[in-house]
Amino acid sequence: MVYTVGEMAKVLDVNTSTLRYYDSEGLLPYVERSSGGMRMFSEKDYEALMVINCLKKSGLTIKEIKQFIEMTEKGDETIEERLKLFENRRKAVQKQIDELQKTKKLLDYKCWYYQTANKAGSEQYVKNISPEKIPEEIREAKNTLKLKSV
Amino acid sequence: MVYTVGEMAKVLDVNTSTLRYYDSEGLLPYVERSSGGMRMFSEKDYEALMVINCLKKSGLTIKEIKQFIEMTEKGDETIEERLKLFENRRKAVQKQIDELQKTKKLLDYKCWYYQTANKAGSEQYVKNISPEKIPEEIREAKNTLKLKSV
DNA sequence: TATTGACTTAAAGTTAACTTTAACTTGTAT
DNA sequence: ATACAAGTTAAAGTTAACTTTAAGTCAATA
Repeated sequence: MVYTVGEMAKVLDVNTSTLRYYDSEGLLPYVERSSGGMRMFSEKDYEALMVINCLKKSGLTIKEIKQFIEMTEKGDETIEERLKLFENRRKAVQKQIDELQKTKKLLDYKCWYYQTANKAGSEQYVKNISPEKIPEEIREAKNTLKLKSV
Repeated sequence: MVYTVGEMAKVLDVNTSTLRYYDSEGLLPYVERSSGGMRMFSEKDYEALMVINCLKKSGLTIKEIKQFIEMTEKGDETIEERLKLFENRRKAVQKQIDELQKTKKLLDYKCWYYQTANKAGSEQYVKNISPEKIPEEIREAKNTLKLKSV
């Protein structure tokens, strides 16, 4: 199964120009060309793009991804280096998840805050609530974040 | 307790210019000034910056955060709107977390892949492993992602 | 075979979120 | 009183990751 740039772009839900940009940046060294010069994406290119996307989501820049692609081109001598890269990316993603979970805690608090304000019809009402009347898990979030008046 | 722009920047671990930029974009309407024109950040401004940071991490742009600040300035009539905003942000953050967990699955697979290649000394070895010899949870990740050759 | 939609490259343009610079003022420590 | 670190504004500069444009070529269909 081969894909044109337009077909591949549709599958991945990106702009065709994004794929050409990746190619021009050296991220897609294995994409073949038709006799007329058109890109022909294979199943392997699709899978490479999945990995590129994964590395991007993990926080790597295009340049850093290019360096990874260059490692794969060097073959077995870079296996350990690549292993370390992926282990670091895994750590980085776990960190991102932890950060987002903290962010969510504050959002939980804010949702409770505005739900309560909404029921009472005034923000002042929530601000005046005595701490012991705030639900346990909400109070906890508030304290963790050291919020007093927000 | 009041802070100069430099002190506040240190506490939040950001550049002073970032705080001035936020101010110039209308994100900090409550920051007072000394008689000489210097910004004096209060505890409330610190907490507002925590919320700004939270909204930023949830995926809002500076412009969108400004709109939220404008809502708070309008008072009680915008409580419901603000409640909806925070509920949407909470959903968005949960979505981000889910996405990152998928990303992590692929990284788990890649770590296993390169650990195995590293032990064997060759990538070809891992590519040739028959599916039933791949650990259950790793195989699962691989199939979910429809990877064959990566 | 002619049309037309999808492809090609190179180069310029876009956007958000800062960051830097320049010229000047404030406030604190000796 | 004076030095000087830290503050002020307005405006220009930076960066990454695309996206658009222009001018032309390829390939599938009527």
